[in-house]
Amino acid sequence: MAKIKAIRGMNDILPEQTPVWQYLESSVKSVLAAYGYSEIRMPIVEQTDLFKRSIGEVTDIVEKEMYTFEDRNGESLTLRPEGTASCVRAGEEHGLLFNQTQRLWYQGPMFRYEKPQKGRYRQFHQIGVETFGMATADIDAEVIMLSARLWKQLGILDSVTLQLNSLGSNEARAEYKDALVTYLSAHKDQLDEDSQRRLETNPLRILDSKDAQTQSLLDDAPVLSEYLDEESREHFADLCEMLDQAGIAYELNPRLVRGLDYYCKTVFEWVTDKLGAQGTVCAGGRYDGLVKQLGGRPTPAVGFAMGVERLILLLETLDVVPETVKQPFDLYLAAEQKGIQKRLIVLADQLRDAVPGMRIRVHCSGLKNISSKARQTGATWVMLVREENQSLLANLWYNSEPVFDITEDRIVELLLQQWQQN
RNA sequence: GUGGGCGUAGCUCAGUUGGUAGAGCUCCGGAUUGUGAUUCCGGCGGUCGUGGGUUCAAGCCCCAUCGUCCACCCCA
Repeated sequence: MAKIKAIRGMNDILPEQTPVWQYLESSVKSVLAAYGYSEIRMPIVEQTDLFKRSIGEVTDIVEKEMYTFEDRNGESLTLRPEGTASCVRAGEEHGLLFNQTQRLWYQGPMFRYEKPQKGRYRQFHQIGVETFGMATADIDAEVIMLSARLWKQLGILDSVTLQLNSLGSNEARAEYKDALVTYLSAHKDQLDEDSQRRLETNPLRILDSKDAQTQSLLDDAPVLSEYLDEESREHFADLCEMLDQAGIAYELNPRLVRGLDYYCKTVFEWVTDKLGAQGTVCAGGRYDGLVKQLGGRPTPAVGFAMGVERLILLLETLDVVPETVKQPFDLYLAAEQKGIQKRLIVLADQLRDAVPGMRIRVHCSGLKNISSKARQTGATWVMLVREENQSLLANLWYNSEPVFDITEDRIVELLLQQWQQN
């Protein structure tokens, strides 16, 4: 019989990996707490129309990457491919967006039917930040500063660069889009195959094509910044000024655009060159039109999402995960002989009472090479216990300095003393 | 969806011009040892991804298929 395996592109996160995930998650939470953001949790499944109306009907995500199915009532449902649409839906549905400001964040799995490769999976995880009700550039600056603070705390700030651009108002962007299409259509034969297709579907994406000839053609193309409306221009200047004053370095990238339709004005990406092709580790921008587009009142909004798998890859590539993160317990308590498992498991529980906070793992079987096993786990203390004349005797190692023949009545006392000294 | 690399023990990999499988680590057992580390001996463990084909004979050659990795594409 064939073994059942995990779905392609959907990965188990194994015990060896989970401490790194927890480390990243707790770092993110502490930074978000410092900015007063609140967590929101949304369902993983939504009505298909939510994503069609928000992400854009003609984007690749909606056209060929969504996990869409009918439930038993015949209603079309979709596994969320991103979090912003759900967040807006939830906020709107519960009156969180009406005449007030919100600073929200969420985390969880997202699903896209793509061909897996490094840093790209069919089930992947994002931590997203969304703000609502704030129209001025200070909130754009805040979420970027927040992300920069996180990179600094994680020790990866030197390995990521901030790319920045403004798409202008929806009207300005549409005007520019027409101008770009007009220009490129005249030179259609010089475009690469993919960009010719994008001319019909998503012209702005041609701007970040990797094809050299296409890029040189773009050198003479209309420039987005010249089409910006006055308000967007000021908004962007304000943002740059605040980032300058906060000491956050950025690169202006006039060809930076987003794959999702709902962005306007500010767009940004944190990019690294350490991860190969999937170098965008965090991306977002302003989406003032989305709330209205989904049936709410016009509400300004700014948000971004980070790719958890990519950040973890980066942390590991740079080797900046603190050693202490991978230390699952403090005391490795092992039997030196067979037959004392019962006494050992009770002793361990007494220790947990006496030394609160000490993380203790008991090892009752497989008595060979216990010490090396304990060392591999990174435990601070190793205690081997044996029975002589009905009472327990223990040997204790702490940073390789052994104490031999500890009598039963002294075991708890000695460990408590060691624990407090440490 | 397109292109390329790779699938041999739990892990990392050898395997010659085709002749019915090997090492290291891990695991288990033993010897030694007041660290039980080190060292030494032994053992468990594989339909060679799967299914066809060529051949007297396939881990090796051919076809298909699945998985995986990388790039395109897409995007966090």
